[in-house]
Amino acid sequence: MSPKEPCAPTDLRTSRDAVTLCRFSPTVRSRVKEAGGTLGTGDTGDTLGTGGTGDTGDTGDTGDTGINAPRKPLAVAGGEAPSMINLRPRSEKSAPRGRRRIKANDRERSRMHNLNSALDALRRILPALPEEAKLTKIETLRFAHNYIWALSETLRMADQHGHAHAPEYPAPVGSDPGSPTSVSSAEWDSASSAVSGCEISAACDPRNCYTFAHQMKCKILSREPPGVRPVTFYFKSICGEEDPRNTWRI
DNA sequence: TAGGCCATCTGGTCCT
DNA sequence: AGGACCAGATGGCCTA
Repeated sequence: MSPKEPCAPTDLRTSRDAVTLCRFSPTVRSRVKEAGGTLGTGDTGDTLGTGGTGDTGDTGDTGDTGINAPRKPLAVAGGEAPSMINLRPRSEKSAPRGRRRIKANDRERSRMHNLNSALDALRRILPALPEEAKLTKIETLRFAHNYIWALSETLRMADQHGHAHAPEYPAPVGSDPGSPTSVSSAEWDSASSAVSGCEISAACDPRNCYTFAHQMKCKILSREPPGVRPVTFYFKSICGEEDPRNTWRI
C-alpha cells in the first residue's frame, strides 16, 4: 500500500474501538504504573542491540513522554532480537544493516516519541478523568474529537439561544413529531448541563459524555439534508444515571 | 490465558 | 541521497 495514499475515513460509529468508547466502558483502565511515569520494566536507556551489529548508536531516548517511557529492549538471543530473526529474509536482500538503518531507527523512535509527547499534551488539556486512568491513544483522539465538537455545539447553541427571534427551521423529514423542533430555554439548560456539566462531574466519565455528543452529531448529520441547520435536539441527562447507555437518546 | 495496548524495528514510498 | 512518513510484524506488559 502506498504510504501517501489517503486512508479511508474510519467510521467511528462502527469500529470496535468506537464501541468501546461509546459505552461507559469498563476499560477505564487505572494504569497506575503508567501514570507513575514508568511502564513495566522500562528502566533502560533504550539500548537495543539490533541484529548483532555491534554498536547500535542507539542511546537516544530522545523523548521520554513520562507516561510511555521506553521499554525494556526486546530480548536479544545471540545478539539478535527475535523479530530480527523473523525478518532475516527481508534484511538479507539489502545487505548488512549499516549506520543508515540505525540512524533511521533512531529517527523513527524519536518521531514516535514526539508523537507521544503531542498526545500527552493533548491529554493534559482534555478534561481530567475522575480516576487515575490514562486514555489510550485512540481514546485520546476520539475524546478530543468529541470534546471539540461538544464545545463547538455549546457555542452554537448559545448563539442560537441569544437570538430571541431566531427563525424556526422545519422539522427534518421522518423526525419524531414529539421531538422539539427548536431548542427551548429549558432544553438549552439541559443541553448545557449535559455537555459542560460532565466536565466537572467526578461521577461521570467524560468520554462517555462526549461520545454522547458525538452520537448526537452523527444522528443530526444523518437526518439533516445538506445545507439545513440541525434543529432537533433532545438532550437527556446522561450524567449520574444508573446506566447511561440506556438513558440518552436523540 | 486471551486480548488490548504499546514500543520498536523494518522496508517501502514520497519528498526535499 | 537522506529524511519523513507509513504500515506490518513482533514481543513485552497488563488486565479481566
